[in-house]
Amino acid sequence: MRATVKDVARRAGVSPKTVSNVMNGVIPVNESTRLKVEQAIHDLDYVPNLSARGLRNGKSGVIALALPDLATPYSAEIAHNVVEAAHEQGWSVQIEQTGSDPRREQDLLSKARANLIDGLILNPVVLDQSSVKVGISLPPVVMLGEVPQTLVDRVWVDSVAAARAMTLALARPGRRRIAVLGADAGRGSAGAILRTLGYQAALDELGIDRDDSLLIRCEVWTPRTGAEALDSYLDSNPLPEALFCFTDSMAIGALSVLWKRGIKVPQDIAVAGFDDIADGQYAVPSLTTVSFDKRQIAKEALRLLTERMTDRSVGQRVVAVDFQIVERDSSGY
Amino acid sequence: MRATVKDVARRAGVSPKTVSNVMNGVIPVNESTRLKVEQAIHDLDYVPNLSARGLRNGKSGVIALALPDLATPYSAEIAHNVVEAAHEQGWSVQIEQTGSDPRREQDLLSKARANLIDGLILNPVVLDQSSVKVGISLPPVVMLGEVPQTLVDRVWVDSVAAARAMTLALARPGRRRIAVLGADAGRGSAGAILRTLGYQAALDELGIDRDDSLLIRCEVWTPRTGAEALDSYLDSNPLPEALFCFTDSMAIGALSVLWKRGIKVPQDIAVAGFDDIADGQYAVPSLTTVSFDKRQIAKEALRLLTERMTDRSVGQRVVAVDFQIVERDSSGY
DNA sequence: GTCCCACGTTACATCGATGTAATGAGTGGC
DNA sequence: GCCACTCATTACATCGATGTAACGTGGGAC
Repeated sequence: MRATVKDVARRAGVSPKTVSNVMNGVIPVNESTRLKVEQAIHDLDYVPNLSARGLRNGKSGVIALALPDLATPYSAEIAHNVVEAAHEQGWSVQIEQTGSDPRREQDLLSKARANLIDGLILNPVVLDQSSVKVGISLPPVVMLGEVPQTLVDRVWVDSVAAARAMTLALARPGRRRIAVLGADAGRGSAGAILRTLGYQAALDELGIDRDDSLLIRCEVWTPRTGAEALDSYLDSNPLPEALFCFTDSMAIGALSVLWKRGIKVPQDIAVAGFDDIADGQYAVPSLTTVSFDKRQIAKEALRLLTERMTDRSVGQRVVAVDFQIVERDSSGY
Repeated sequence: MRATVKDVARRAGVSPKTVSNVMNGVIPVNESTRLKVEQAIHDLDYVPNLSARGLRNGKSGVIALALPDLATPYSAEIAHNVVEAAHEQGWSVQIEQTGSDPRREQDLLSKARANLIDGLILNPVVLDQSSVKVGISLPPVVMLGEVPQTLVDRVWVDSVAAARAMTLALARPGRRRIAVLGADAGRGSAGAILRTLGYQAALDELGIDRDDSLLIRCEVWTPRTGAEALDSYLDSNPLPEALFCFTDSMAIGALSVLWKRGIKVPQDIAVAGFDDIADGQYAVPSLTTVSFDKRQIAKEALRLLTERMTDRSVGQRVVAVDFQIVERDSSGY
């Protein structure tokens, strides 16, 4: 049977509350009694029951991280950094996959309300803001990414600026026919729309006419879907001079297709991605990409969460994380 | 303020326990009172407090999944499948990263004992079996992978057989100088040792002399470390005919190095991996690998965990998951 | 020597849900 | 019409940790 505060108290010859005081350290305890208690804790191999503590304190020490799909490198890297950063602050992280199933988000929110979760970091896919009504009884929520939300705290990378910068970089050696892979196919994905805006802004600056036939639409951003979209595009369209993929994952799929078709990267076409996932560095050829500090994203998200826990009344806060263009072989001259 | 059973009970004109009975459904409740209670629950937007329930029941509905590093594709895919499978059974998953820090495993175990966790799925790296003493007061534990453990339930892929099969496949077209990447560098990694055993068994069957200079040692199994190990190996050794990487991650690093050196895969050297991570399919060239069903691993692990929760007395159980050799372009003729 | 105060410690109530044992209402048998 | 008996429902105690307020004990001031 597990030891409880009572057992420890009995063994140390004090009251349960004193044991609690020793553990939490806010209420001063005499040195000699503290030692007795610590000895007893050690002897009995006592570990406090977190459910009981959670019930009493109204805090569980657990936050939830909701991602579309853990198996994708981007989500995985975010998860890695959030778990890491959370651990440093003494939080545990519960992971949920929302996938494309809206019921998942519901489950999540009710669990959040059920007090097992002190806060929620949410990386929505196509968040029709409907699903998350930041109600009164919800714990603090921080969103990651580009979300058309004016209520919840948010950490993001300025996609418009990043896409613009990448497009300019791809155009620098005189390339003019720059295609994008991952354009919105009607679902209204915020990410797709913003990146396209940045791309078009760059074209405008460069005096290049927009050409909608260079927008390769692709709903889901995975290597497979990216590869398929590019493959069928190339069946009926001439080869562009450059290809700006809206994620590294799609870029990896694209590289695979190009290689299979015998098209040389970067000689025949320059390729770039977005996200700077670890594998991009080891792609063949190594992938030019938009990079940003995922650890910083994680830290900022946690900071916002923590702050919101102590003060729920402040207005929406939005943190933008810097990006930079990393040029590797796939866009070389 | 959050509604509690009491509030619901008051509003429905019944006792708290009846509300509880309605929710849990084990004790029969009259249809008419059930309706009243359900109405009240809905009206008050009541959500049960999981901490309280956890305290009372001694179960939290949360299991922990401990992985070395979430950012690696292999871990990420395992995590994806475990979270998915757990969700189907109504569990939530708390993720912990053990990294190489043994204190992490300690933290983990004490949290497990602290009752916030009903069970633990552990994917150890170099588990010196010391750290996990499956003590009396620990919740059920299931280990993933090749672990020299005779106490804990385990789900694994037969690495020896898989490595043997892959080596045979690489040798089929008459290749004899087959190198491995990821051999143990002295840390005693169980995975490295077992895969090497399988490789050597195949060589023996084929009548190929073992050649230790074909064992490329590499402690950490990432693209970077794999690439570095191979790169420096090639500086001072002739090119083998085939390269069997002990993980797909290392293989991706290896492909990158080979490409940079202008060595053609598979014409100059065949390359194979292990794990069948999603990106391997889109590697350039696509990666031959040892594949196994990660969803099955997740399901088996959960099954063992669940069974062990109801009956803690059965002996160690070990579940082997089938593998198969998937030949793609990187080992083509 | 009396009074007061500060400090450490204690008893008790509390967080919310649920198992236990007792209560009450209703049914059927004789 | 009485008893036995089922079935739904209730009051109460309980899980373990901790906040609250009361309590005792010591030292210092007068």
